[in-house]
Amino acid sequence: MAKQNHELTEGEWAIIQAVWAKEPCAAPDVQESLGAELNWSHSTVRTMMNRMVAKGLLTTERLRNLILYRSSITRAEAQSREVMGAIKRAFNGAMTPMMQFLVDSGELSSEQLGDLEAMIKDRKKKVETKQ
Amino acid sequence: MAKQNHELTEGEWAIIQAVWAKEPCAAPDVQESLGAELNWSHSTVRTMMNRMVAKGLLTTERLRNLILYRSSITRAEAQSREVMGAIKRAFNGAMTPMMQFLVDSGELSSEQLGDLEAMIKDRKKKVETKQ
DNA sequence: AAGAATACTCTACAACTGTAGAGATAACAA
DNA sequence: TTGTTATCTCTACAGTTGTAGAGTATTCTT
Repeated sequence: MAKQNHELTEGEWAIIQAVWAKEPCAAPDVQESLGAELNWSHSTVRTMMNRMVAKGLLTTERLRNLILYRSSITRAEAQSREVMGAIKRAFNGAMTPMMQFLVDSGELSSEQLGDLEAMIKDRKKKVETKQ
Repeated sequence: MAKQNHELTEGEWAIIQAVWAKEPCAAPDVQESLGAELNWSHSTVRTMMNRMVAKGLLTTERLRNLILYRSSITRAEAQSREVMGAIKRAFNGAMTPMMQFLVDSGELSSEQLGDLEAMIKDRKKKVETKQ
């Protein structure tokens, strides 16, 4: 029934990415996956994961003494929450100013701008033919 | 000395926007400004603002029994933190995939896409002539 | 100078997040 | 069967965020 649509925290992102990668998987798998970057103890991972179940981000299935976890939101959904949250907070909910900001941020190379332009052309076609 | 570069929380956004709007201003001004949306008590506002001073988001100047607050980061800086944080968490730090996501999100109308295209052309010119 | 109004301080608390030790269970190996 | 290993549970704690009551200080008014 996952009622909330909050963004994921940094820790939750780390975990759910590991889950997406090996789903369905057990907590020790996740711990191991994370081992590279973070170095959380088994109980830290477990605690986080159980809280995520409570929040509706993951689901569990019990097989004897093994608990399998699965994601219950897609990567796209999580990305959407993240981006929309940022837009809401920092740009009063308006998408174009955020795009403007990104374009002008100076972080994009000429090539990247070109790619982006192509994406937009593409998208425009789709939007126009659909309506 | 503001060491941290964290994103602002929802509450901090609300406050700093009020500050940006009337800077320099006193806490009761901010409280009043917020009154519309939020309905925080004077002490809530004060607590948040003082914490923001500690974090280096605001600065203060004391005039007799009056404390004036000023922002110490610009809107663009705050937006940048917000957006870069989202990119880091949700898109592994890569900007173009995030743009892609936005373009494909279906939230942009044909006109908006057109505008965006124009922005990009513009930006491309600048980038190319500069290098 | 007394009272009223305004501005500020201190302390506290609950929820959430990152963190993990210590103990309980179950399963397998010898 | 007993030790070992892998898995899971419980409880706890500190830091951050949103929240504010109650008290102190300062200033203005009459």
